[in-house]
Amino acid sequence: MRDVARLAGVSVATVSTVINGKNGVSARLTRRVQQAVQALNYHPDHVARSLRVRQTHTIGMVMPQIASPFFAEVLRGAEDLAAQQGYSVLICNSRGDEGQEKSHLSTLISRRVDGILLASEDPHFAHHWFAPRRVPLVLFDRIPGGFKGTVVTTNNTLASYEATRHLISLGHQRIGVIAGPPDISTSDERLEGFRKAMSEASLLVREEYFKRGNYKLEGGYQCALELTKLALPPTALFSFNYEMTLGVMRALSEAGIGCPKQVSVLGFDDFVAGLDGFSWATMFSPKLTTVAQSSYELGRRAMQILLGKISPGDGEEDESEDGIVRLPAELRVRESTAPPPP
Amino acid sequence: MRDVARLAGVSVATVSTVINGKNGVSARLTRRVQQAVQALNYHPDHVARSLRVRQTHTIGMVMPQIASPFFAEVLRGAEDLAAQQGYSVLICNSRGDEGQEKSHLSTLISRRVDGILLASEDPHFAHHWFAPRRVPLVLFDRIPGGFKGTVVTTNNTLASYEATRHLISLGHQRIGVIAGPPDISTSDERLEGFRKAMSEASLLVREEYFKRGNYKLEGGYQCALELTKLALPPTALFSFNYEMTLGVMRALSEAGIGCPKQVSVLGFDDFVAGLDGFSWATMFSPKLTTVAQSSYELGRRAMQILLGKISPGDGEEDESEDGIVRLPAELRVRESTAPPPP
DNA sequence: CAGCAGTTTTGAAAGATTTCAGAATGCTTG
DNA sequence: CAAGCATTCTGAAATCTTTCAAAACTGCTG
Repeated sequence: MRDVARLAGVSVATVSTVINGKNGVSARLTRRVQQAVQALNYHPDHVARSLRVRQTHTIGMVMPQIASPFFAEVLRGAEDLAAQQGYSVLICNSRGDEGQEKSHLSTLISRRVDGILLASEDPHFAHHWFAPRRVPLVLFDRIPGGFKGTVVTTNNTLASYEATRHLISLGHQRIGVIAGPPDISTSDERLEGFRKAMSEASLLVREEYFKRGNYKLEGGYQCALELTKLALPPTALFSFNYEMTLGVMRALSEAGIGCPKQVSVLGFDDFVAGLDGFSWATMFSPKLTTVAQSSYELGRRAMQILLGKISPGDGEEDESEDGIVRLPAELRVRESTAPPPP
Repeated sequence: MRDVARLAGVSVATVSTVINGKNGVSARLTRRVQQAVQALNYHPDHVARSLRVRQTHTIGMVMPQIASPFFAEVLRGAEDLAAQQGYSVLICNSRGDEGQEKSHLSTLISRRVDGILLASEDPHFAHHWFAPRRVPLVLFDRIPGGFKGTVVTTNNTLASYEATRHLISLGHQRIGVIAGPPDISTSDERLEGFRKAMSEASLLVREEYFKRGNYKLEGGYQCALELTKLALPPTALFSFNYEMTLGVMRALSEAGIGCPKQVSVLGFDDFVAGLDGFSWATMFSPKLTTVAQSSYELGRRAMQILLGKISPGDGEEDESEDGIVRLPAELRVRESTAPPPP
């Protein structure tokens, strides 16, 4: 920058004002400075700038699974908006490990990010650990117990309720559930919706029809296997996330159980990564009935709210209230659900 | 930091050495400083540090598609290694737009990242634009024409050659190709491998069997539709990337054409995002025969080489030679390829 | 042409760290 | 106990910007 100033025959202060597009510098000098910038191929030092103005125009985003279609879409939504507003995003994969999550948060704080987007793996999110630092924070997807801040997530209870009603309306009474780990809010809420629909229909949920997977393919596979081996197996399977649904399908296909003829399958999360809205679920055979979360929108909204917190008065005022924002999900009925066998 | 120093009754220089774990400070003071750090909940300012030491411990990564399974896996591989080595990664989605790519590169340079990982959309990659800045750079996936630096990619020619041979060995002679855009090296190389295998088998590639898609689902769909409508349609379809393969399957299913009974399908890119190595391709019906790139490994290697360039002598010496690193791909024969109908 | 009100331009401080030359301290040795 | 030598500690400079008070300039008015 000093070089630019020298070449243009002005002070660095002038160069600074020109670069930041502030007015108050004559057209003549402006041009000279710009030429010098070109000539020297000068790129302003964002680091020094950040130090001085105390903001980095950087958002940290940490999530438990970086390459899962759901999270990849959330990331895309968030990144899109951020880039549009001149922010960059620092991506951190916590790999579902609480320790790594904390260490990532710690480095993000050291890096003085302007805000953090977090899908916390920690059910008892250490609000007290985090609170002292004044970094704007928006959670997404999961709601840690006792957290009182902003979080944007899917309306899981409702979505699950509607999905269950779909199964019931087809005539299913013995519905097997493959839930996620306890204390992860998404799983708890989906369970709640399921229970509500069942009890409204005066159906009881049997203990042996209730399984907990680990939100991974392996878990879905195991649970489905166990469920189908019961003396009186369920006529429908409701799986609480995308990975587990794949496990379920695999288990059924290996066991030679027809879907939807013998058993219906309904899964959470549609399969849309990178496909301009086209869904993979239609490519399966049978095409899967799923609950589609608006993952892209979820990322975008979370980012929008976060940016709103960072620079208030910049539009989106209304969003900045603390609380839980719930995005609707959509039940996409396709071929994997049908009336139970007689 | 000044506060910490004051509380511990030492100079900031001492605090600095303690924090950086350098030796040369007595055990007594070390402890006092650490206590002060705890007491004040002090996190060192990475920004100021970066300014002073002239490195940010940040890697910029720009790619044309952030949520596509292939790129998501590459990202995961790269991030894994980076995190492990204490680097953070700034993610940029160029959305396949040359202008956005350039603007992202520009901000990465301003942000003084220590290195850049790039899958360039620009076939005539502006090496001269980039060269003057001394930022270590490693390309991945695509090789822009005339680029002379390090790039890590799949051995596309060989992979495509072997895939084609598989089709030929099944007895196919009329093979339709759905290639990517011209000048994108991955597409060109895959085409080369295909041509080689064909000519070795003394099969000629007819003009009307050769189509160019845009590497998107829509393109694969269109091309497949056109190919199947020919008077004498191909007995096998070879699609050059993942998205287009989905389009192909969709077209076939809509047209009611049986696979592999009437036409065999072979696609590039396996479907493994976030699934611990389990492949979606097995979930389709029929299960897809694919060429599986080692996407995770590709990201990891690219990052490894980049970090090697950044701090030489830190192991991985051998990698740092400029040139093209080619990772092997694996042909996974499943159910979508079979001998042609008689 | 002095005085004045704007408008441009600049010099220097500040931001949080690292680095390094040198000051201070403690210990050994002759 | 003075000298010499390690070892520990510190003060100040340097990194690249932005900011702001003040200086310099411009054009007008009386």
